[in-house]
Amino acid sequence: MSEKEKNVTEEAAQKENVSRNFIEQIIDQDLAEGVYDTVNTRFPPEPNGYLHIGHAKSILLNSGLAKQYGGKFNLRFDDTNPTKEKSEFVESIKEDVRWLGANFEDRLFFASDYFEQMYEGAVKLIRKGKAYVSDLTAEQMREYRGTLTEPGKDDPNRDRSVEENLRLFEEMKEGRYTDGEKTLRAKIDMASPNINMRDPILYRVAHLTHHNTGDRWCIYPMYDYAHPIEDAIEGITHSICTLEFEDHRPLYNWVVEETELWEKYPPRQIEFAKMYLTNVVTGKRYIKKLVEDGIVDGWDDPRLVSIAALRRRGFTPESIQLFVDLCGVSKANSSAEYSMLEYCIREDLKMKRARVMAALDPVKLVIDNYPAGQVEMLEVVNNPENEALGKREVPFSGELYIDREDFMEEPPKKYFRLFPGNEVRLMSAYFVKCVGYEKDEDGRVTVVHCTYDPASKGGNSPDGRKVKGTIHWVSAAHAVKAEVRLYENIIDEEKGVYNEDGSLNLNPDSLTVLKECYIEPSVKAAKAYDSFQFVRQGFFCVDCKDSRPKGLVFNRIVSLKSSYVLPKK
RNA sequence: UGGGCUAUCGCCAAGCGGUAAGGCACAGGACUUUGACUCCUGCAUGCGCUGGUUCGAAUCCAGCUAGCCCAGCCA
Repeated sequence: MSEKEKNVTEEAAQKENVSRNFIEQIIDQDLAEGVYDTVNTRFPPEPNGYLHIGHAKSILLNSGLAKQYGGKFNLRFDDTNPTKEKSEFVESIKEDVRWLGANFEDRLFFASDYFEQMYEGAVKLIRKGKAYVSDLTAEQMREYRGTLTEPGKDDPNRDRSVEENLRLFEEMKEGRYTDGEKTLRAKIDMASPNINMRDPILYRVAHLTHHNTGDRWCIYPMYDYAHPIEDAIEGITHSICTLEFEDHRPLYNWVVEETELWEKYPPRQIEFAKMYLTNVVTGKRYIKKLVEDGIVDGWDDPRLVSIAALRRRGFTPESIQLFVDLCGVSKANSSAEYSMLEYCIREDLKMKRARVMAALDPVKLVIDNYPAGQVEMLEVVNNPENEALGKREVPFSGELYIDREDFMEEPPKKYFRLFPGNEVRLMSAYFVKCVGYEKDEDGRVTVVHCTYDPASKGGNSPDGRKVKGTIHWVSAAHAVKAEVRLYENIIDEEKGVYNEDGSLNLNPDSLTVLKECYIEPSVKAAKAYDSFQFVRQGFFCVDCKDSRPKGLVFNRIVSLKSSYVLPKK
């Protein structure tokens, strides 16, 4: 067997090993049985808020399935209730879906564009004797519905004639009734153990201006009636939604069958479990309060997990795709740990980004024997694991900044950074040996003095001498001064998300702003969303809101892992 | 006390009657011009519980238990 053939079989074997999730299994079977000959999916958000990481799973699952099976993926706004919807949200949702890489091409739809067909469908139901106009008030409706354990009672208007229903429904549409005065109900079964089947409301009267249809309508379809029709009209094959709609499936199917609005095939609803992240805030009310209280600076504050926040923080679409893939799809309620997301962004960025040096908590390091005024340009590899990223020149001089953590007057055991008498490597530069230090009256170290070994240029000594520590540095005279924001979880993880009174358990130290950081000059021209690895520290991204060419602001996306913990002072 | 769904490692998750994949996390070790990365190693005699069927059960059956969802003119 040739090397190539071997690779091919190995690849095939690997593919077989990748198990299919339960939705793929259903689709495979549908395709095999000829129920469908393609796979069309959709992401159907109501434009009433911003998308968050939980939505990413649905978006990527739906678009991924269509792509995988060679079908179409639609973005459709489920805008059937004007009280909650705004154009502002359709714009942000479009942007987020695009950014995630879910390709809906030109298939951007609105449920409200189908209002006419939905209306006709309702007329058809009335004619078939499957729907009737009800005079019940909301309160009466509740009473007639029964409870979880008791069956409901028939609506007094349940047996109205087709003619009367037709006339009344027409009048509803014409605006002859006030909000709540009349509804159109499906005639199914008031005794059904499934409450959704107890003559659900199909249409309500609401004199409201719709973001898309304006004042054209004063009756609006309910989700349970509208959604199956939307799917049918668009030729959706697999209508994927979350678990709480499982009980609605019989009604979904009822509407599909009774309205007969599908062309090639009736859509099929499949439910999966939402994905949650542990110790994260997604509730609209809570985020609104955080914004109002000034604890976060908006819906895209990097400590939040809205798509906009993740983007601003420096997460990539690829990292979120990876996360979704890693989490899998099932019907078991679950909550992923944040460490999984962190793994994904590190994994995505580690090969793609330049690794540069930055002193976030700077302390001056003076090389006593370095020729005064001399500056050397050192050639440094951008990413040792990815040669394609090339090289850059970094200025080196006798006056540098290093991170405060990299020097200790009295080091504990196993500390192999700088301390009096110890020699370390300045990454990509020289070996330096600590010969002294200065402190201010508060006992705070102000300057570390070293001597360097000119023979160790590049970071190795020709005599084979080894050092245990390698630290990063920036040339004081050349460094770019920047602000760096460090983030921790906004929730106090020890205590969980909520207090007993329902308020959020906030971590008071979720944001640390470092105003005076020094970064090597190669980042000088960095633009919004550009990201880097700051060597030995983490991945950082230029803030899209607050960064300026003359005043760069970086967000820490994620720290690097570390198996060394600095002892507490 | 109605109906629907779920239960496999700390967290996700395969498994579909033939003797518990994988990833994250974690812990050791090797390597190291990032205490990173990478690479090794370890990590469920056990699949919510109890019975049953079977040569054989996480998988089938019965009965329990626990959790989630449903009584909007929200989606």
